[in-house]
Amino acid sequence: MARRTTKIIDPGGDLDARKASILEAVVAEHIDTAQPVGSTSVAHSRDVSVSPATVRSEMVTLEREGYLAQPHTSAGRVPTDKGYRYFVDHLKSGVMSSAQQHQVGEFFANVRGEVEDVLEQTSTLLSQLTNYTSMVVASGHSHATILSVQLVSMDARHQLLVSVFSDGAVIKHGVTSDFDATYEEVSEASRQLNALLLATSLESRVQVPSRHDHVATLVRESVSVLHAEKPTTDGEQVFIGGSSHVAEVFDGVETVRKVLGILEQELLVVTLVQDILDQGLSVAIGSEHGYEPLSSCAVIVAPVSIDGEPAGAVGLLGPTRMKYREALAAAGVVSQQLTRHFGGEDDLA
Amino acid sequence: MARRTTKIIDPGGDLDARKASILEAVVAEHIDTAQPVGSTSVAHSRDVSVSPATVRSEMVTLEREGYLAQPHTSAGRVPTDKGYRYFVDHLKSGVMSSAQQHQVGEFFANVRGEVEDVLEQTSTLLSQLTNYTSMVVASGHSHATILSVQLVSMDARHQLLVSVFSDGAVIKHGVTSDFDATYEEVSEASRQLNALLLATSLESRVQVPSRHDHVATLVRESVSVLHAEKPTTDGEQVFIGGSSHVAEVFDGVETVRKVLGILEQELLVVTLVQDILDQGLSVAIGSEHGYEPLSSCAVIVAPVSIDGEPAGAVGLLGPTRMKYREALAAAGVVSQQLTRHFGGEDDLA
DNA sequence: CGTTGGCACTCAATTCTACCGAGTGCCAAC
DNA sequence: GTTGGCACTCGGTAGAATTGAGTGCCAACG
Repeated sequence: MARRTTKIIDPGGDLDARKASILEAVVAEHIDTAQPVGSTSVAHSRDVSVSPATVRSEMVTLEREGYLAQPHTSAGRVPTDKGYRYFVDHLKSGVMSSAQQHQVGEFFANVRGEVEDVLEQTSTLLSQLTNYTSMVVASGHSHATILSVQLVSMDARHQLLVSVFSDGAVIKHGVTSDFDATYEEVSEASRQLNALLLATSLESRVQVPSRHDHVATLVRESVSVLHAEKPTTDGEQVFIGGSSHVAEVFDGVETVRKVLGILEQELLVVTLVQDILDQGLSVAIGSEHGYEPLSSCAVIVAPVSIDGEPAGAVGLLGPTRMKYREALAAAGVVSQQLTRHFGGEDDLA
Repeated sequence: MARRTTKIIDPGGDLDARKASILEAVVAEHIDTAQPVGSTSVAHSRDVSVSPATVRSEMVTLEREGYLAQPHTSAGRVPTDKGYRYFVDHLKSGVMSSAQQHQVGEFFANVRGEVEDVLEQTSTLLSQLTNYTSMVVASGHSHATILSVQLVSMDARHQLLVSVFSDGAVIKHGVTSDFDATYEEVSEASRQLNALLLATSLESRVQVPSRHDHVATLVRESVSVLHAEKPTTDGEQVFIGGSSHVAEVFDGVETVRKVLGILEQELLVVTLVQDILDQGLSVAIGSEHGYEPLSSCAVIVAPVSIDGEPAGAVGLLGPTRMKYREALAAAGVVSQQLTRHFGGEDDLA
C-alpha cells in the first residue's frame, strides 16, 4: 500500500516496538493538538506503559535518529517529515465513518451529467469529506482515437473544428482562412477530414493534401491546428475543490499565499500529482515531492483507472500534520468509487 | 462613469470643498497605510491648507454624517463604506502606468487560441496588473442559435450529442439508450436532429417525433437532454485569477476563508457580478452588494460587449481599502480591449 | 542493567506595570 | 471662523517578574 520512497536510506530498518509506540503516540497527539508533545502525555497514552523518564530517554534517541525534533530546549517534541513517514508507513488502514460512507454512496448513486461535471463535483465531495483541499486530475486523451471531426462554418472566413474522441472528450479549435470559403467547400473539407483522421490518435502522423485550392487549405489548416494541441499539455484537466480550506489549515499568511499560488497553476498540480504517482507513493510528505513552496504540506494521491488503464487520480492537500488515516481512507474510497463509476454501467465513458 | 446606487439617500447632497478635500485625504492615506489617519497628517497633505485643529472639527462633522469612523477614542479616523463611496464617486479617472499599458497591449497583440483560453489568460493578466483577485465572466449562450448538432456513437447504447452554437460555444451531452442502436439509426437521428434544431435557440420549443422506433427515441432523448441545459445556469463561464492575492490583501484567517469560500462557488460569483452591473454600478463597496461574507470587500466590475450586445464582464475583488484609481483603470482598459478583441478582426467569435 | 522518581534547570508564554505618544476634544485668543 | 495651547485618553510597546510545561541528569531500586 504505502511504500517508502527510494530516496530515504532507512538506516537501521524498523524501530523496536517501544520506540515505535512512542513515535506513534507523539505523531498522533501532535496531529491532534498542533502542539509539541511532552513525555508525560506520551507515557499516559495507551500502547505506552513506561514512565515519563523512560519515554524521555527514548525520545532523545528518536531525535538523534531524525524522527523527532525539538522546537527549542525545554519544549516537547514534534515529528519530522521522517517521523510522519514512519507513521504513515505503519498506519493500519482506517475506515470511514458510516455516515461518510453513506454520503459517498449517496453521491455516486445520484451523480449524473458529463464526465467533467462528475469530476468537478467529486472534488467538492472529497474536500467536504476531509476538510482539506482536493484535486481531481483526469489524464489527457493523447492516445484516444478520433471518432468524428466536423468543420462548422461560423462565417465566410471563420470555421470551427469540432473533434470527438473515443474517451468522450470533445474539443474545438478555431480555423481562420484568408479567403471566403463557400458552404460546399467547408462541407467537403469536413468530409475529407473525417476520412483522414477517423480512428487516428493525436500522435499519429497523417498525410495532408498539398494542393492549393480552398478545400485542401482548409484541411491542412485544420489538421495542423488539431495536432498543435499536444505540446501544451496532454489535455489533462484538473478540478480543485475546497481551496478555502487552505486558509484554515495552514497558519501564516505567507504559507497560505504560496500554496494558493501553486494551486492556481493547473499544470503544476498535474505534474505534482503525476510525480508522486510515478514515485509509487500514495503520500508525499514535506519535501518528498521536491516542491519547495509545499514543504509544509502533505499530499495524498490515489490513482483512478478506467478499464484497467490509468485515467487520472484524486488527491488531497493538507498540512504535514494532516489526519492521514481519515484522509487516506477518503481518497481511497473515492478513487475506488470513481473507478467503478466509470467502469460499470454509466451514461457516458 | 461611477454612479451612486439608488439605495443611498445622499443626505445634504455634496460636501463643501473643504470637507471633500479632508475626506479625500483621509481615504487616500488610509488606503496607503492601512492605519487610522490623524488630523495632523491630513492638515499637511496638499489640497488641505488649514490647521490640524480645523481639520479635527471638520472630522467630527464628517463622522457625524457617517463618512468617517473612529476605531476608538484617541485614534485617528477611518473611512466608512459611505466615505469610500464618496471618494470613488468623485475620483477623476486615472490612467495606467505606461509600463502597464504596454503590458496590456503586448498581451492582446499576442493572445490566440479559443475564447475560453483568452478569457482565462485575461483573468491572470488582470490579477497581475492589480495584485487583486480577478473575475472574468462570459455570459451564457441561451439566445445563441444552433449551427450544427451531431450525434456520435460511442458504443451501441451510448451516444454523444455535440452541439455547436453561433457564438462559438460547443457543448456535449451524453445520450443513453436502452436498446442497441445501429450505426445507421444514429446517423439518421443525427440528420433529423439537424433538420429539427438548426437555427433554433435553446429557448425555442421544437416539435419532436412521437413515434416509438429507435430513431425517434434517440431524437427525443437528444432534444430533451439538450434543452435540459438551460435551467441550471445560462451557461455562463467564470474564470478566476490570482486567488492567492486574497491571502495577502485581507487580514484575518476567517475573512480569507470566507472570501475563498465565495470564490469557489462559480454561480455565486456570476450572480454577484451580474447584480452589481444591474444596479448600474461599477464599484460595490462593503455591504452595497448585499453579500454579508464580502462586507469587507470592494468589487469592481466593467462590462464587456460583443457587437453592442452585453457579453460578460471583468471584475476585481479587493479590500474596501483597495487602490480604486489603479484598479478601475485596469478593469476599464482590459474590458475595453476585450471588447475590441472580440469585436474586430479575430480568429473566432 | 534497564527503569524510575526526584530535582534542578531552561525557556517560551503570560501577566503586570510603567510609560510613551499619537491623537482627540475643548477652550480661550486672535 | 480659525488657530494654538492644553489636558486627557487609550492603544501599543518595552521590560521585569512570574508561571509552568518540559527537559536532562542522576541516584536508587528491582
